[in-house]
Amino acid sequence: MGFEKKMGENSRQLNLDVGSIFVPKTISDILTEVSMMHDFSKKSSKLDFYVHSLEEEMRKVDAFKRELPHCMQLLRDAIETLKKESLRWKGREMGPVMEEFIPLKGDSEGGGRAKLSTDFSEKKNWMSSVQLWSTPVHYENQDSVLSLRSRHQEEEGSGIDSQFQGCNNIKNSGGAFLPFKKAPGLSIKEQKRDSASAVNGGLSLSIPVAELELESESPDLISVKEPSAFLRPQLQQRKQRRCWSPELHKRFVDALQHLGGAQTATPKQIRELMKVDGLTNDEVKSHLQVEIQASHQEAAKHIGRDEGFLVGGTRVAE
DNA sequence: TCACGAATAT
DNA sequence: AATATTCGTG
Repeated sequence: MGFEKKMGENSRQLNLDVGSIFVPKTISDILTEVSMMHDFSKKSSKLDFYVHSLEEEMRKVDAFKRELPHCMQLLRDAIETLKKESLRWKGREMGPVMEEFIPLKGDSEGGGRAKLSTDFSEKKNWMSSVQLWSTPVHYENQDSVLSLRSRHQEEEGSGIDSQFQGCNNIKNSGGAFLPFKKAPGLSIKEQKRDSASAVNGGLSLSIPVAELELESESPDLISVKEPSAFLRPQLQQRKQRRCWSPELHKRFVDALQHLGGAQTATPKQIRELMKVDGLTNDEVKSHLQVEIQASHQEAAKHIGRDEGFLVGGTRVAE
């Protein structure tokens, strides 16, 4: 697993996906921002918002905790820091407008310096987009998220991009914490077909029964009509494609979860847990393989792809 | 022989 | 893109 190595000690930033926009922020930025809020009563709710966002990310990353142990740790630390800070402001009344200086944890370290210089221009954008994500994000509503994103991209391309200066990494970071893709095979069409042919307690293995016996007649008889059989007599006919209906896939995922993730689960265990009649180890194995690949890809997104792992986002450590 | 994961084929 | 098959290993 190359991921742990890639994670390395260099990855110190995580993307904070608040709604459809990636906001490059460091924990220090957040603390600074909150320290500048005059309304004390809102400080902790702001912090809670960040905590909530990060917790949501953590839930997503959790699926890859094996590949991204460091990532998890960073998130934990960040959440803890913000929670503590939030606690400090809990219950305080809105006080006189006394600017309070909060010593920032990572402020004295060199790591953040270069970045901070650009942060002020970024802050404006980030402020202007607050409205977008102060409302809960409904991840299932992919369309609106996507259209939001593309609208911004259009604006970017059409010259209003001064507004987006300094946010290039928004573009580049391409979805590190995007909501997971909808599981394949959930189209209405498929659901219809599935429910139509649903048997076996809602599960549909969807293997057409026809043609299963094609080769059954006298294997020793080499027929000219059956050139493929002649050319490769000992190769078995290709199996019917297993159709992984949504229901079937759900069972699969449940089994995976029960077994502790795609990394630890073994095809046989999964098949046994799924308790689906006629499902073979190989089929599960095959399915598991794409699952693992997907999780690797997903995990890879959580690691900075940019050189030096500066993916822009929340600096949660160092 | 079997189960497995990775690579490759369809 | 999704599934099946092959291949090398333990």
